[in-house]
Amino acid sequence: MIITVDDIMDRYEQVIELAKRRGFLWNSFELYGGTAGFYDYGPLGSTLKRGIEQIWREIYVIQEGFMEIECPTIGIEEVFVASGHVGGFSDPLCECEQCKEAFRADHLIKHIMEEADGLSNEELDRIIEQNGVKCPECGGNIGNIYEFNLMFKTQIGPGSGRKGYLRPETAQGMFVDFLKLARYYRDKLPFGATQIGKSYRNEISPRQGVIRLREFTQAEAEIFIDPMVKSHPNIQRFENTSLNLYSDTAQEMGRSQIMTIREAVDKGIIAHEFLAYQVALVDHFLQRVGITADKLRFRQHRKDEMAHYAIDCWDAEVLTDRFGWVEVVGIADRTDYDLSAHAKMSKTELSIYSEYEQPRMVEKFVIKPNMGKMGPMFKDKAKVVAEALKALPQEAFEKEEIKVSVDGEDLTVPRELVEFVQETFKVSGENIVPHVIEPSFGIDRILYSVLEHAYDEEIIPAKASEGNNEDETRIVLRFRKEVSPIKVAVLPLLTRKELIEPAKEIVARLKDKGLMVSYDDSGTIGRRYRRNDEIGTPYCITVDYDTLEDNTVTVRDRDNMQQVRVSIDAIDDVLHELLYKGKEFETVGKPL
RNA sequence: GCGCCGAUGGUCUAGCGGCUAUGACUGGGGCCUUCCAAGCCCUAAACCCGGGUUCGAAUCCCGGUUGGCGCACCA
Repeated sequence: MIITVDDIMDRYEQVIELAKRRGFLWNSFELYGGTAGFYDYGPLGSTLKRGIEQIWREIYVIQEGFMEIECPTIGIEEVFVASGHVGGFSDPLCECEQCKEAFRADHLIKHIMEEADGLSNEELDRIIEQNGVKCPECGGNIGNIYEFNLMFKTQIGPGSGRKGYLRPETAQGMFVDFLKLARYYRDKLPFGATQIGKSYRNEISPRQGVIRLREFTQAEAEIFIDPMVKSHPNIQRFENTSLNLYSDTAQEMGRSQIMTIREAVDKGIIAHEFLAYQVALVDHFLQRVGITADKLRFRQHRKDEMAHYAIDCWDAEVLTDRFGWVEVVGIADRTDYDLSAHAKMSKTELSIYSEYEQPRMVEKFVIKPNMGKMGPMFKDKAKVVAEALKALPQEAFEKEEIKVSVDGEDLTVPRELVEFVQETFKVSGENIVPHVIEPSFGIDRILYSVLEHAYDEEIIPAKASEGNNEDETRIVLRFRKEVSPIKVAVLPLLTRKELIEPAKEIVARLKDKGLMVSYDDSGTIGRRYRRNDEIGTPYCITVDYDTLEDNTVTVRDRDNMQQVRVSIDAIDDVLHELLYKGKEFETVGKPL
């Protein structure tokens, strides 16, 4: 029996070990002992991350047309008061002194006070003490209340400057810039904006490596749509796409179902077509960066876990070896919650004028005081009397005499001084507050998932001819070529000047084409192939003595170790077709 | 934040109060080598931090940091 690393390490450990060793991920500040919740992306890690982000941009920014913006990572207090983060993110906690169970203080006194939200910690302490509130678990005494706030607080400017917070999500920037974005998009719904950047949450106890960080990268799109139009013009693109849906009812049954987008919309499982399109788009993105299809599902938020303002919310979840299903993307219909909240806070109308397809004719009861007669009768009061008349309800005009009260004075207006008619108006549109569809991506979690799903160990049987009977393990990161940090390695077969020189020429040529290319002449060729397998380099080019004869090189495929012979003159075209055009490996040259 | 368990070169590891700290792999330099971690020579590299106990601490004790797991938290 062969003992592989599988037997002693779980997949997470193997992946993280490789990631640290090869320069994908490093613990931050390790020189000083490290700090939980922070990771550095090493040379290969940040290249991989950029590749993933680039695909995201291609889909969301270029294809969907949601332009990218960049807002400060520090936000002022008002923004997060409006968003609910200041209130909702700062809960008063207290612990039982006996069993150490932690509770939210305001929850403990719910039965005493209905409205516990607005109370200060001192008041909460006092209420708990006066009412003799005990630990609901073990009956022990409740310790003093402390505040925990998941937002990092900072100060803007010197002294007692303005309060600021590191943003806990990138989304708010798009909401705050809503009017400017609307103008950029020339006041037409739907439109969207995106942002890729760092967000910060001061997690109480971050664990699980890169799955839960204190500083992390989000990619978010905020798509503003007409609340009355939740269809999607391009839905036919995904209609027949089958997704692994774990809906509210499916969760009750404990089993997800494979279903087409069309079916999910028709059966009302996904709230509406526009959201369904976004769910399918997330699926498209995740598979393109290399998430394994059968380790991906979309889980609907249960009614009780959904934010109160959301209509429907789906999480893309990825199956990982150690952590089980991990949420990597959330897709929510947040309705007009965010825009309305910011409108209220800023006292600015955040709406958009939406023109109807057809102008609508609206009937209205209109009061027209005859000012020519009102003037002589009411003199300087004529104007206020007229205003008062206009404010009266329709019934007031059904009587013989019309009574109005102006400045505490009751006046009687003869009927003939007022005309009232049903008039028909043309209304061509109205101000509406758009609804927001928000797909929100945790890039770090996606990157980890990509690493784990790409990780593979292959047993290479021992070669009897060489006398060793030890099987060996080949570790390969089977990245999608598009995301591989290094696209191609150029290797002289032997460390000899006459092979090194042409190899370096090839490196220079490929660099000119903008390819991320590496050069390696240390150790035997087999060792160098394995090194490149381990970091997921899709192709290796080897320069040998035949190269000097006929100007060809071998190209080796990472996944199956096969080789073809290709002319040097064609090498950049061949690589381009292999990497980006999906060309079959066997067709690009003569197999060896 | 609480509880339990761990921490030795880049990685894995030996060590059980008496070292100049073991070994392998990896890395670097060289020799050799005509395609999948071969061989030979040379070389670099570690006891998480701080206190204590002791003649003497990688080893025992305490505190911290950090990693894993469980509880809580995850808007």
